[in-house]
Amino acid sequence: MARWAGNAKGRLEKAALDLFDEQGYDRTTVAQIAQRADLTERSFYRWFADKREVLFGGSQELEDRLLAAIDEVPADTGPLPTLLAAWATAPEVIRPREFLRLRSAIIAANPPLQERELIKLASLSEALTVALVRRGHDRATAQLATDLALAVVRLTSARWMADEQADITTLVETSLADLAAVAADGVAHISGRDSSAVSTK
Amino acid sequence: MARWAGNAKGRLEKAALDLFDEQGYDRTTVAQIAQRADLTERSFYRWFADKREVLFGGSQELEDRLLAAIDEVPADTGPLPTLLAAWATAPEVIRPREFLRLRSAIIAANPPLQERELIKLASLSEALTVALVRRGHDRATAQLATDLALAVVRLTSARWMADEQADITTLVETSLADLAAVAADGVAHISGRDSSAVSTK
DNA sequence: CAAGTGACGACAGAACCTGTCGTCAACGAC
DNA sequence: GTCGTTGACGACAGGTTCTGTCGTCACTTG
Repeated sequence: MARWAGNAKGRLEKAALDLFDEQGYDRTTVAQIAQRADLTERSFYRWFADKREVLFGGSQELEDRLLAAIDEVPADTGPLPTLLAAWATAPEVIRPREFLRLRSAIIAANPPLQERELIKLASLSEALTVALVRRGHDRATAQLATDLALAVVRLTSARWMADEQADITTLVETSLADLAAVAADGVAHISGRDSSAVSTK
Repeated sequence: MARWAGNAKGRLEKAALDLFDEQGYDRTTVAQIAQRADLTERSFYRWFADKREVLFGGSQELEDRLLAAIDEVPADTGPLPTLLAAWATAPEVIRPREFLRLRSAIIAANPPLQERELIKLASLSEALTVALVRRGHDRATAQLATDLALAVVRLTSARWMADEQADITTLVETSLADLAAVAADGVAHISGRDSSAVSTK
């Protein structure tokens, strides 16, 4: 075995990604990953909590990056613009594009991996909300701003995938305007409908 | 064994919930659940895809309920009001309150269960979006409306937990107004900031 | 009453994950 | 330089989850 060869975690990550690409996630065993990295199965679990986690090492870095970016936004900025500005500074968190594409394809093909991705996103969402609260916003506003920012990011990403030539800034503005329109429509409907119900209170 | 005793799935659900309550989710094995239900471990997997799924049987019913409720909303209603109106008709999908509280506590204490809950929510979100598209809205608007509706539901639920006396309708209106304010602030910031940037295009 | 169907038990086995312990290299203190 | 400490690793055992397969038994249908 390549004991003491150094960078065990990196070797495991590379071996895992290669094997997932070659034969699929569920057809590769942890034992195979460890073998290709010249380690034992037991050592895999010393570096990763479980088999899925080998694909989600970067999520902590992304969170750190976003939180740092939030700190550099001017203090008088509103919660939603703060989050969107922070997001604009974190384009993919280093990592080669090809790596991200491959990783994304693997995750899309496996429900268990999607589950892990969703909980990572929820964790990130909570961290962003807490960061906004620390900037003086109340909890409800912070959570709403986070939810809206993620909705904008999701829609913008989808539109960018469909048209890679488009200007990101313009796409964000368009998505944001669409979101505001839907929200305004919701409020208009409510305030118009039950002004009587409110008055009975 | 209680072979042919009937309602095997219900017996397994009850046995599982009781055991999770008594000794925690991860300290109860599928073999124990099956034994208490007078069945074998193999039969458990005939009724549930995996150990977690025994806690998420009702999610399909909730989805069906919401989709049916959407169909009964007047056709000229906007996307966000449609979803909120549908949600108002699905108060907990039958099930005794105590059952839901216990289930919720079990899930909150176990990350793997939270993962499953999140993917169920994502699946529900997708179904709602598709339903809106079928009503004539475009995909982007439908997805935004779904995201906003879920944000409103989440915030409203939190506020209702904190004050069970409050009127639900009023809480929804308040949350919706807050959301609109955050969204409007985001748009104002953008349109005010880069009117120059837009003009350069 | 014969054939089909579905729920179930029994058994085997792969893969995931954990606990435990001994070994070996690196590093600092003396 | 030796010695104790620390951390990465191998080796081994074992529990749990989940799947494949097959035979059995009750119910249903013609």
